[in-house]
Amino acid sequence: MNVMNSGRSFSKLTRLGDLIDFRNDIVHPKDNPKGEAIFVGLEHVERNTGIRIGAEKVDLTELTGRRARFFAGDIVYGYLRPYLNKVWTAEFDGICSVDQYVFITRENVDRNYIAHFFRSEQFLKTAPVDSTPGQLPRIRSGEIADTPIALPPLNEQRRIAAILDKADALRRKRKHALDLLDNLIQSIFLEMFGSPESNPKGWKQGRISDLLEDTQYGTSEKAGEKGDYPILRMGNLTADGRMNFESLKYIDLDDKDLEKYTVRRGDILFNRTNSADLVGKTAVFDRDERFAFAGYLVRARVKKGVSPYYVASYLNSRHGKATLRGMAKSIVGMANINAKEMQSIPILIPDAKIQRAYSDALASIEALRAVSKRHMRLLDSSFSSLQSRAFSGQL
DNA sequence: AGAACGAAATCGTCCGCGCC
DNA sequence: GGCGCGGACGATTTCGTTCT
Repeated sequence: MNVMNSGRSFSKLTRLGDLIDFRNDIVHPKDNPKGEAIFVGLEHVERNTGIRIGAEKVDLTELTGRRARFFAGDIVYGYLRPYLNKVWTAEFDGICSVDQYVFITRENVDRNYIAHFFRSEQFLKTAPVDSTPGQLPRIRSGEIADTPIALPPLNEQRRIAAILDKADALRRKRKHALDLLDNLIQSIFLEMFGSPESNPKGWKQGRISDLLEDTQYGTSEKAGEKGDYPILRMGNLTADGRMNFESLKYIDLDDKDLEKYTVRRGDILFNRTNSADLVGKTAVFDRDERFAFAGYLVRARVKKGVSPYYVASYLNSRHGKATLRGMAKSIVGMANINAKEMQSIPILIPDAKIQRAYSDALASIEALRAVSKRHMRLLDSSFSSLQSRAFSGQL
């Protein structure tokens, strides 16, 4: 049977269950396991990329619940909420949650090929997800085993997996480059202004209020899917001090409220209510379109000659974050910093000239970053097109 | 209008129960 | 009696409403 009618086609479709085995090696607390193990749970695997973002050393004698054992080279697949796409190839031996299946590939089956298949849209589309009440969708082992998969000869599998690996590696490299640019920005800040604690350059000391002309809370109107203006909410401020414009909602505004509840280029946005870690996220709005902003954000406009980027970078710096954390008032699991408190934060006031130089430096790095970002998006889209061709015999 | 607070949504761990 | 299934529960994050 041919899978595709164009390009190279595979000779047959197989059951996924014929290519892999479930390891099913459970650690039971009641068996009194001894020693230590590395735990890699769902929380330690990044969604979509499958990159391991952590691990935990655990004492097996203190284990209270069941765990699954995995060994280096196994495919560890999070079958709870499969749309999160958490597929990790183990780099070492350890244990994971029982909401992860551990797979071993059989003879003549390339494990990278299988791992890529688990990650592919084809798999997510074909494997039926059971809808247990309570928002806990899972793909069951039987469904996984019955999923059809095209299986070319081993060398073909390797070739396809290698192409996908290469494309994936490019994405990671690009991501790394982006991280380096972020570090660069922080170094430039320190280089130009010196550490805020020791003030080696002897700048004038002041408070944030000295630099601001005006602060304003956003609208508390409820936002919806439709409306005249897109509205910026907490999620549109990233933890590293940027804006993103994803998952926007919309709102209608009276003309008289336009000035009050919308931002313009160069405004600072400050997140006054969030969890203790995220409260105080700050970013500069740098577009020309009109956006409204929500009530848990504070809009701050700087005085003439002040760089909003300097202020935002200061609040986002390690020192700034520590200050914010110290002053946040925590209630019911969330922290607050109101506009007055934010303005009372001490800050150094460097010359306008050097603030401008900082803005300029930042702008040129951001330009580089934008190029990198665009490149990243291209890589992403070519990766997913490669992926879909890979499993339909077109690679 | 601004601040406080409650609720909802999301994610993931852990555990008990009943079935094969 | 082990394991799959289903869900209780806690932590985190976001959003909406109520109070002052």
